[in-house]
Amino acid sequence: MITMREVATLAGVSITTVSHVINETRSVAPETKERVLKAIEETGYTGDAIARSLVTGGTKSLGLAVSLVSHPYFAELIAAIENEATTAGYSLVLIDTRDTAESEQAAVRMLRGRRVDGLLLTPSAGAGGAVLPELRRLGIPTVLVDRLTMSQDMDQVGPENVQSTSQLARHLAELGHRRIGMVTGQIGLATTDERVLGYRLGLGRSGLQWDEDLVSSDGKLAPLLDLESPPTAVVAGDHMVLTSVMHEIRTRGLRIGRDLALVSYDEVEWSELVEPALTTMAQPIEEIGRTAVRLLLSRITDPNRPPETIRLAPTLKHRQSCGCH
Amino acid sequence: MITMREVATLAGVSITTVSHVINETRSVAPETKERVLKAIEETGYTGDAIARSLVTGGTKSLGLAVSLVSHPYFAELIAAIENEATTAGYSLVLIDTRDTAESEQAAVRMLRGRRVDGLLLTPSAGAGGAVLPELRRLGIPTVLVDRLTMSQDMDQVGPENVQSTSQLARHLAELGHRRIGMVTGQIGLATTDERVLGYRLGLGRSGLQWDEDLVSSDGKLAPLLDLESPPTAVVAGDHMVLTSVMHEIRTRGLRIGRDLALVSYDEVEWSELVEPALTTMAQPIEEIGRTAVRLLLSRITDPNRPPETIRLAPTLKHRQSCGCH
DNA sequence: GGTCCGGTCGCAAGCGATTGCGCACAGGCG
DNA sequence: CGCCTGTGCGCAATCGCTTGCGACCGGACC
Repeated sequence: MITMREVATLAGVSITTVSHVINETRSVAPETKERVLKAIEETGYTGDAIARSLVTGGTKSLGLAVSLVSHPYFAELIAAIENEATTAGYSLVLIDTRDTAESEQAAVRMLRGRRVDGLLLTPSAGAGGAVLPELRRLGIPTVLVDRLTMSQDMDQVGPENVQSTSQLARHLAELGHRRIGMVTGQIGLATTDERVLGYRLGLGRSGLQWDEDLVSSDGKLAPLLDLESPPTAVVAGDHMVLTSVMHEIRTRGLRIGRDLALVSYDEVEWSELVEPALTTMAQPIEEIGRTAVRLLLSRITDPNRPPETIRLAPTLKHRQSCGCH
Repeated sequence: MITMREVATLAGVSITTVSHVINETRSVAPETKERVLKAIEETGYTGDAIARSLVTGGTKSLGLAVSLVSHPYFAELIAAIENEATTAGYSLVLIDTRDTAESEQAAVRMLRGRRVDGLLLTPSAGAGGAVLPELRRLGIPTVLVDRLTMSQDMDQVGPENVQSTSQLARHLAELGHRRIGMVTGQIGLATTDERVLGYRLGLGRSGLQWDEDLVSSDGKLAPLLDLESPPTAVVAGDHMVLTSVMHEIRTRGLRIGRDLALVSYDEVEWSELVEPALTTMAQPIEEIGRTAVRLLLSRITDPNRPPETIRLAPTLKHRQSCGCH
């Protein structure tokens, strides 16, 4: 490995000067600077982030602890985060929380050990119990992404779930549906809870009764369809649920939009490739990712800033699966 | 931050002993060990990977430089890689190569600076020119993933493209199609080139002529459809191309499987959700990821092992878009 | 009783960078 | 000609940990 010492020797200066040239942290005579730069060039010196971190305390890296199961949605989110982080000169350490409290704990510990400057986390259902308090106690700059907590004592960025889901439900009601079902995502996640809430809200605003039987929380549509008086319209709680629901519909040979109206949270790349095209609520993923990183960086800079909760509005992609033309 | 020194003080021993207890690198009296362990527990000591790395030389981390645009395919690949790496006690530093030679160069440099123990890379079209030689010269343990190079002087893992694409083309030919087109992925990528080769091979084996006009290399189906005598069947070169092709088909109101037979490389989550269901060639993504990490770890252990090239066979998901029932 | 030896542990030298402090030299001023 | 002020640079401590070397101690053996 090329060290600063070798560069210094080659340039005929001390490592102090080399360091200052590299970091531009004190003025160096133009001619000296030139020599150092040339020496760096010749040796192909890259610097040692490890050694630097040891003394500066910072690592210029962010930990990204997400649940990798979220599939395509996740891919976009990561891409957005990576982009913003790289632009700001930070690198990303990625780790899967596997959506269990223990893995999540381990993941965060590992990230701490790696001395990341900050943490982006999609908290698991059990995070509120162990991980979050620990992070708060240790004062580790953290931003919650996508899934938010009710307590507003941490920075967090995610989609606005209540109003948007309400909007989906109301749209179905306005089309005349009286029995509107919902297939929810994983129970316990803030995201799911909020969307269920939004669904109820939407029903209420439309003057409809909330009927417990019309909500399926295991991600399956079948139970609803098997009801004595099944729903005529359904809201899918997220992307994963949507594919499951679509499969069930296909298996039963139902015609979407006619036999059963369907709207879903989360836009998918195949929304317009199925017949009829899907009406979805598209999350501003890109923006969520960008905002999360910015929030984190600003927290790193100013640890005492009061925590912010940012909700970004999704946009309705109105197509035909709801029964409209 | 809790340091080893604090733990040592609390336990009434030297940091040397604490270190040895933690790493189990020399025998320590049971009673002493007990005290140290307790002190670690009490302080919540996590260790400092940075400091450790500085002295040991290794970082227990792998660099993952991929092109994040590859979307869902990419998500699965990363998940597989992350899983295997974490299991082996390594963490992942993720960075986007943006599929340009310069970004890729920068990404790799940055990873080098971070002192990752090894590198997983999906080489861009221009990688052979700059990045790969540099990596080879510096002797940095590297494994190429997904996109392979012709020269077999580096470890690499990817799908078998030629035979499998040939199989797709032949299947169409066996169904009676005489004019079989192909919409390819990005030209210049090894993956694309190999699949085109496979397509030609398939045609040849089926006694069909290779017709340049029947190959569209800008990812669009339209040019083929606008031909005087358009193809009656089409092979989509990858996942991205597939969605583009599907959109075009949908726009034109063509009936897949009847007006135009369609087969595609890459399995997608919505293969069975469109009508008719898609016949695809599914890559063993999970296995590719796992194998890549294993190969990398073994290279880190033994830098002098001769390079290996591993091709994993994809599996045909035979459905109805090809015209079969 | 002296020597040897196995079992336990601590000292201190790094790893490669950053950075406070201080020295050397030169020019300007009285 | 002495003094002061800048400018340009180097010395050495430090970050938290690993590890070669050696100190110390009690029991076994001759």
